[in-house]
Amino acid sequence: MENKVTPDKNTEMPDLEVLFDLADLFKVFGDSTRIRIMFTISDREMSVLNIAEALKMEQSTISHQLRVLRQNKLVRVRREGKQIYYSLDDDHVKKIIEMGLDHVLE
Amino acid sequence: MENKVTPDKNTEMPDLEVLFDLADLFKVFGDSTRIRIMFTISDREMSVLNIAEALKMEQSTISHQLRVLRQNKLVRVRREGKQIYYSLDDDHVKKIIEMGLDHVLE
DNA sequence: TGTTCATATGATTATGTGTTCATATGTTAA
DNA sequence: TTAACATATGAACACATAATCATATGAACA
Repeated sequence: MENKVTPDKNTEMPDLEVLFDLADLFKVFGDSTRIRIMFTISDREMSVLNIAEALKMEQSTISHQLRVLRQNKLVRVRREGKQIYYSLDDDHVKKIIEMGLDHVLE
Repeated sequence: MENKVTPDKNTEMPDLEVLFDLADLFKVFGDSTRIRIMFTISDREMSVLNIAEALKMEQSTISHQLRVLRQNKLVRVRREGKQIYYSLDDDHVKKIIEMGLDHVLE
């Protein structure tokens, strides 16, 4: 059983700076447009325009949000000719979303 | 090995409403004051004043943020006389934070 | 080179949000 | 009851942020 009380393993408070980084990370997940983008590219990489079309949103809006995702290393970028393809950076990202989904759906 | 490509298990996009709820949930984690509160009460329940003292912040500020945590069912509340004790609602919360920490610390 | 297409970026605007101050609510004990 | 204490709440303000429009950058190809 995993859910028994564990008084030993006391979660020590990380440095303030780490806590700020942590909040900043979750802030990125805290926007529905970015969440939708992440779902959209979770299976396969997609170009900016394709994402915009899939979500029926402005190319500019998507581009702005992709930048946020990029800056936080949540997406991977690959250029091929004129288009730039985005995909999720690693399984980490998926796992964070899944954890959140669990909470929301329960 | 876990990290091989799995083209079958395509993460289906949940309903828009769920995605909004998901973003809203992460929004709650996206504030350093709330993150610090959650760390503060992760080991043991604490009263509002104690939390405020621990974080050297106004009682009012803590109270406002505790309300947000309450509304999102992330904390548990117990009254004992004049004081009200807060603790994390379940291990879920801890796990979400830990996932985030993993990403931040890597 | 000039044109077209895909993406990125800057400025603006509207909206959301965290903190503070002042005060209200509610509990305990005299 | 009243006083003292703990917590919650409302209003105000300062600040952050997402979407939009217009435009810039950069690649491909005639």
